[in-house]
Amino acid sequence: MAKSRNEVGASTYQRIKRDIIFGDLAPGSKLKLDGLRERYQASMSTLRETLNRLASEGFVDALDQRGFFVTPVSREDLIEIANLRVLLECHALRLSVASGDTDWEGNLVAAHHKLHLMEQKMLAGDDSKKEDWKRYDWEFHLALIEACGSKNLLSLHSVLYDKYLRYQMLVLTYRGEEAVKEHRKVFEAALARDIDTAAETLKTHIDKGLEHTLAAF
Amino acid sequence: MAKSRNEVGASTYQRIKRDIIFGDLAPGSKLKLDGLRERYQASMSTLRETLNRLASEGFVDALDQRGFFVTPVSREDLIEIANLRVLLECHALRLSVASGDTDWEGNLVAAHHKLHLMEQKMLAGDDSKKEDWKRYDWEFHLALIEACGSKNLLSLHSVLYDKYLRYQMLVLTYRGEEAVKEHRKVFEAALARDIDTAAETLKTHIDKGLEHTLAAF
DNA sequence: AACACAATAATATCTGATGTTTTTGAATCA
DNA sequence: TGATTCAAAAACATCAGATATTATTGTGTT
Repeated sequence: MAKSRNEVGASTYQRIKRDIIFGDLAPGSKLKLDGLRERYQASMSTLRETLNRLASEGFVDALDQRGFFVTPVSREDLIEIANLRVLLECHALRLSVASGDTDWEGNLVAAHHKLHLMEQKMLAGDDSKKEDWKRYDWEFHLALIEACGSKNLLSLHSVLYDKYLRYQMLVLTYRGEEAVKEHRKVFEAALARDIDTAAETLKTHIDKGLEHTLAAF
Repeated sequence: MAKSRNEVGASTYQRIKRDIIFGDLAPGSKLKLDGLRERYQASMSTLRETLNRLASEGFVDALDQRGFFVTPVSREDLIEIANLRVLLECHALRLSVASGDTDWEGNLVAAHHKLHLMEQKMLAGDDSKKEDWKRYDWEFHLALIEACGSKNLLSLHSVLYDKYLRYQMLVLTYRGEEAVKEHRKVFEAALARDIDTAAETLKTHIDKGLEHTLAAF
């Protein structure tokens, strides 16, 4: 009766995390263990392991003897997250552009191309594929910094990206044309190995995103 | 029979983390659940929750269907950790020095004083209180950046500090006189609100520590 | 409206059971 | 000897259920 192969644990983790990021589990809401048991078809043990992991990443708050809550959102937190993303992602981008090889370039071209296609659809009004867009945006930003040479840095960045993404998903509005241009500019500067322009444009990209998200918050 | 109040969970977490940082649980070693059950007097449920948390922080590796291992150490990882610490801690220091108030100053003076006393003992040959020294060093570095205004930044830094500390504990040797001087220089620059000097000295402090640790690795 | 207090619900922990996967160790074969 | 195979043993991931403790809720009283 007991499924193994870490199926339950891994999938529960991913689904809960996804539901938090996409707002299906509202910020601040209580995560009752019995409720989660039904919703995710997992046992209490597995759920508590998952929630502990998410708590340590900062997506869930664990209050002593009062259980688990989806981490609340706030303007200050959003600002902190965006600033940290600028700090880490720009730093990683500089390292990556400085030492990326041919494979890195190829992967980056592919990622930007796919993102660009998706952005055209979004601009044309197809708002249905938020989840796909998220994936392409993520893959592009990852491709930019992937050659930074620091697994630890990539891992920290990944968590920050997801936290930032939750705020973007909360406000629901797409920034559009402007963001597309910024993506292209970072992309071209990175390919041209123009480190300063790439890093500055990336900073602008994140800062503008922050403004946009803050305005709608 | 079942203790509650989150006593078991919290204490188990702290003890295992401490044992990893201080090398009582060797890098790469297997964390057998039955063994841990005896050693830490906790049930499998609690242990798995704890290990998941530590895995997500990077102190433990969770291998699918093969259990938990103390995260291995490597030169590359040490270098990455040190570089990230420089990036985050110097950034935080700049923010903190720029906006620290009187309480911040007072706390910093106290932290440096206590650290200095402990350093004198260490220099005099009393090598027995590594754990105390660790606490005072931590409190000093925390006091420096505590006014940075970003909880997220402080939280990321705390994990990095502990990871870096494990490497320091592994090589067992104290850098001595030189580190004491660097501490004092950062301290004085911070109090004088000389942001650039403070940040540069802190960078030197961490870089020198890295060299020292790498040499003995 | 504020308070006390019992009833209810939820949590943290532990034990023990089950099916799977990994590891071990011995026997076999090249 | 060294490599291979395969069954036994060990360890893991998951689940269900029990207990003690703590939080929440609702009701009645002042």
